[in-house]
Amino acid sequence: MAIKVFITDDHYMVVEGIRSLLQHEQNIEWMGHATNATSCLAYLQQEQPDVILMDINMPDKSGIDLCKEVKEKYPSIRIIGLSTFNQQSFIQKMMDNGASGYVLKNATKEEIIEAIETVVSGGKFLSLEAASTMRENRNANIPIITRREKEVLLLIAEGMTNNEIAEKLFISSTTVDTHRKNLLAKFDTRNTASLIRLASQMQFI
Amino acid sequence: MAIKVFITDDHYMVVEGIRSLLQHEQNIEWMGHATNATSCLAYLQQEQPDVILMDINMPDKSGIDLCKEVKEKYPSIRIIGLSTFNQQSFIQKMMDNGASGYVLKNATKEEIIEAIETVVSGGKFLSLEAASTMRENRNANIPIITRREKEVLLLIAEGMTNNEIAEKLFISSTTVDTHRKNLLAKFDTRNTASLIRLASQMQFI
DNA sequence: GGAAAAATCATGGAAAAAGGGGATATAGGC
DNA sequence: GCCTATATCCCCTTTTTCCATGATTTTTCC
Repeated sequence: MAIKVFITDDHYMVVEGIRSLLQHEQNIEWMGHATNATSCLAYLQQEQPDVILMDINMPDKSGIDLCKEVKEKYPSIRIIGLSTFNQQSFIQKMMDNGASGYVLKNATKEEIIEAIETVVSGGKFLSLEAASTMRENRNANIPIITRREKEVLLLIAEGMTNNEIAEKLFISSTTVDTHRKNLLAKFDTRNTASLIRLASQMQFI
Repeated sequence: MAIKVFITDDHYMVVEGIRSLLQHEQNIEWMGHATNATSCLAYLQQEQPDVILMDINMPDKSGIDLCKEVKEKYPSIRIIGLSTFNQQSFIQKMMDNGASGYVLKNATKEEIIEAIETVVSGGKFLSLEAASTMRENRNANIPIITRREKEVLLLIAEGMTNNEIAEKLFISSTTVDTHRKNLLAKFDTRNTASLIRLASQMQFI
């Protein structure tokens, strides 16, 4: 029986590209596509594919959240993350949320088909490049920050001083200072500049 | 006579998608594709298309630089920028470097064809969304920074202090301070935190 | 060759952040 | 009820950045 494949990606060209790549495959059945998270969920209420190829960026919701939601409602559906970026933080989050694979948009036809077949048979699949990024950055892990720390981090990024942040949050500036020190420690940075750069790269900001 | 179209994009799926979209068009001739800047330039030495669809992100060179280079060598070729991002800074830079149009990767078949036809007849074409972004951000313009300022900016982002940067670049720390002040002024920011955030968002870092 | 832009250097003072100590209160999980 | 994580608060010192104001030398471009 052919593997039922559905795709959720807001980039029309990518959808068209994958459709064109897979349309002549005997053991793959093209189920259609959605261009946003909402219509993806709506489709799943009617029919369930075996595999969803899912972009990590969608207009209404991040693929990371959508992935979690789909896996909660339909645990048997395999999800393969699809992204332009070979960025460890995204890959990690997708896998944490139940994705079975991750391929980059520069993947070849063979790689996509292999990914689909692998996840259907219960395995995990990472693009060659994605896999090596994971290895490289295994130690460069993403810090876990608290709600308050994130709040302070955003205000720092907006250019506010400790005193201004303190006023805004109705707390003492020494408290803000403490949060700031904890942020520096968690991100393993020496000063504001590298803190903001890292936080920005890791999508905290 | 059919319009000769070439595409330079490192994302195989996008190339495949556009090929699939354009292959049945009567007045468009598919010339092929390159997956990086180097092979694009190599191809152009052999043959020149009328239009190049060019990704703004390439492994070896940014589309922004490649665009400039191609226009210098082959002024008659029209270039259409191709990007996932609807980011004003990219669009602006592509247009400054001689691009005739800019379409997002979620564009429809009709939009792409219209873009190609428009630029061939000498016009400019911006995706609907790209155009509105340009209008929105007309005032939020990207600062023009010098080579040295960019160098200093990157070192600041890495967490180095003025003294460390001074040592590294063999200049006085007061000079670094001056560059720093100019950066703050150009980005219209009050401190390092917002400078780095903005520079990061605008892809300087 | 001359104008403009970029890069260099400087002084002095105010403001802010970084680094190193602590301490208390409170909520949630086991 | 105890432990841990989180959030709150404080002091002191040193380092770094920010601000104002100025000037000289090199590059770049027309």
